[in-house]
Amino acid sequence: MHLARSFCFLTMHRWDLPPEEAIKVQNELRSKVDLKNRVDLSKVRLIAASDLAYDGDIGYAVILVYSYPDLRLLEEVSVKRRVDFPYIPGLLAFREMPLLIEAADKLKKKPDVWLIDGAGIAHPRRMGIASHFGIYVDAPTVGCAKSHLFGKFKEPGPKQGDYTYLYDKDEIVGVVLRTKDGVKPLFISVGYGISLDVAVRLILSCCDGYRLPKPLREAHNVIERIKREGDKMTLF
DNA sequence: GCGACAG
DNA sequence: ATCTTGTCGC
Repeated sequence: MHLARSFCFLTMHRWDLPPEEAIKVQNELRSKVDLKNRVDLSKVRLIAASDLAYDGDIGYAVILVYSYPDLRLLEEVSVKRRVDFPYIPGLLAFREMPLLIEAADKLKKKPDVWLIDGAGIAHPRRMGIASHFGIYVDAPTVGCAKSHLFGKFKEPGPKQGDYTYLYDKDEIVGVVLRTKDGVKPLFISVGYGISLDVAVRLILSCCDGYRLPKPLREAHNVIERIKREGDKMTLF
């Protein structure tokens, strides 16, 4: 893991780029997204999810690793670090990935699939944070956004499991998925190394009666607590 | 030119 | 994401 991080820091790119340069990087990374399905749901044993929270320019990130499909918490890592890149629609990875990378580096277990808050290829340049992070860790990722960023769609039916497709022109870039009866849908897209239908089945199998898949739900709860007790943590 | 715009 | 009171509904 440490070797992997050093390797990636040398080969990827810097994160403190001006927006115009960041967009160029995204366009260059576009060809590196693995769209082959590497995930056999019956072989998934470890599933990870992350979430971030902010206190001014201080950011916190947590990664939780769960067993699958029974969804028992197996590992938790968190980091605290100053964040300078602002939130810019389409450039979320440049704000959040340094935190995610640092947290991922502390992980002892190697997740089979990652659930990432935000978009995958349902992005203007097909390079949402889930895809960007997938390239970095070279592991399957699913983009799981709570609201819309990119793509045309029709509202899905009201029942749990109802869905419609997200389109860019004639191309399907994601699914608008009703994960719970009568609540706002989730915007699911392939991040890296997984097919859209497997991603959707995976998400649904993690939403035990709630709108958000359990790992993301609990990552959110944990990061809120960590931020409240942020004094007791050391900066990186 | 006018909206839309993950977290 | 964060700010931030009351309020509608199961």
